[in-house]
Amino acid sequence: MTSASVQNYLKAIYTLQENQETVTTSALAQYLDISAASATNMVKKLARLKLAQHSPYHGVQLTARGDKLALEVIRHHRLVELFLAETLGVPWDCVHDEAEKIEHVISEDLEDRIAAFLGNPTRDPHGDPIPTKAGKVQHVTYLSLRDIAAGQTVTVRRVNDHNPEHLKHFAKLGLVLDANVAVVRREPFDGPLRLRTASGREHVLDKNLAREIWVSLDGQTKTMRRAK
Amino acid sequence: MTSASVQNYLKAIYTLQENQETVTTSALAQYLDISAASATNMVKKLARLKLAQHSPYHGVQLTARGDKLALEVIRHHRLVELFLAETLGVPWDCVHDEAEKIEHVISEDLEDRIAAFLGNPTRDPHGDPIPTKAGKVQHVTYLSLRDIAAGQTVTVRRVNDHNPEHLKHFAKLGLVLDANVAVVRREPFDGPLRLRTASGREHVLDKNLAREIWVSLDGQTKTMRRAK
DNA sequence: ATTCAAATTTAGCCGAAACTAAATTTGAAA
DNA sequence: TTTCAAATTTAGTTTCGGCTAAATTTGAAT
Repeated sequence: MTSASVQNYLKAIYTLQENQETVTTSALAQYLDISAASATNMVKKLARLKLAQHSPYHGVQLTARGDKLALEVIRHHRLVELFLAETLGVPWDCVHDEAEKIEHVISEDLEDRIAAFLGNPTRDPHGDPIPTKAGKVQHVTYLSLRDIAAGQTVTVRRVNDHNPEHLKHFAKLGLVLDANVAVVRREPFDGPLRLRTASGREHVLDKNLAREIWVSLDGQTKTMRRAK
Repeated sequence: MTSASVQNYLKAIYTLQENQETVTTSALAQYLDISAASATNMVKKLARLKLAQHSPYHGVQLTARGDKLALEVIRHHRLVELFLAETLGVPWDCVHDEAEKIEHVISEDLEDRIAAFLGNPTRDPHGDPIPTKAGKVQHVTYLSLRDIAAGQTVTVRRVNDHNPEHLKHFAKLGLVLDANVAVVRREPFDGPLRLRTASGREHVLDKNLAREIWVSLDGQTKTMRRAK
């Protein structure tokens, strides 16, 4: 029905809309690494298809239909990511690019089979929520590791999957999903963080990288036990 | 590197070359359900890419490079078919269409993982050989069920996968891979066949459908045992 | 040898989706 | 209020892979 290109634009607009109400042409162009003119053209096409609303010179917004479609593509993407990681052991930093292509070519039937096979999961390998078939997303907001105070112990809940090199690095440091991490110290003048991971080893992490890692504070049980 | 279109043409030419040395433009056009003009254009492109040799007005032939590439695509296709059938239970008559799309988007790494996961199989769900990574195909010629004499007992070794409706029908009759089938009787004047399948039930099969099923005669052990 | 229908190729067009360069609009600063 | 740089859109091009219609080639039948 809709082309892979249209699907990619919908996904991009959806993603950018999570931060801003309305998405500018240039933001879209930058995100997809295409020219602004191309973005404008496609936005006009999406408007023609009633998948988005275009206010010339001011930005785009997905319509209800566009939103639904974007979520379907995202569901495909995240299910495929998890499937590749779980069944075939495709490494963390590779599943994204692989899924980026496969998401456009699987049938609804195959989607259903993958979801059933995985036990209808709700999170992909990077901790991103997998929308339901009906288009519901379980939104949870975590804290950025960048903002965690020294002394805190946290659990990794989500990792930004946009840069495979970063992902590979995180995996090497043991900063994987559900990992327990202690922020040992924060270097002065808003410097890098010192972390201790499950392995007991200490690592230094740049603050810009820390921004890509989302965590939850470790429960009171643990803190209280330590306090005693 | 090469587009999905180019890959499909290579696959088609390869397949048609199994019957004829050199493939005509119209055979290609008919097989791919496109116009003859489109076929000519692509054939010229393949020649430019050194993937095929074009003798204008007389036909195409794959070069060594074209052959290699075609086999890579076919390997992708058949591995994906088997993977979908084995791990996700995608039915016999659906795997082909699904694989037709996926074959173009999986990386070499994913191909390797799928092959390893399946234990480096040599046959797809329809009995077609899976080319090795090096491009070797294990060619085995079977007998067509259409040519089997009454009284013979045979084993299904390969089933033409080009028509999903036919495949669905075959599955319903129990004419699946490795099934044992007895040709009970052949109706006069080159008519349909009467078969008994594993279930013990008897079925009538049109001779044109029988042509799509390839079998091997059941071993002498069995025949001799019966003879005693 | 000629003819002619069928097969094939050529010529030219279309829609997608990218691009660059030029024109236009916007909105913040003067 | 005017100005002007940045953002956006428009105009026009390109590549890919289809298409139809017209021209050409082939080879079998006369």
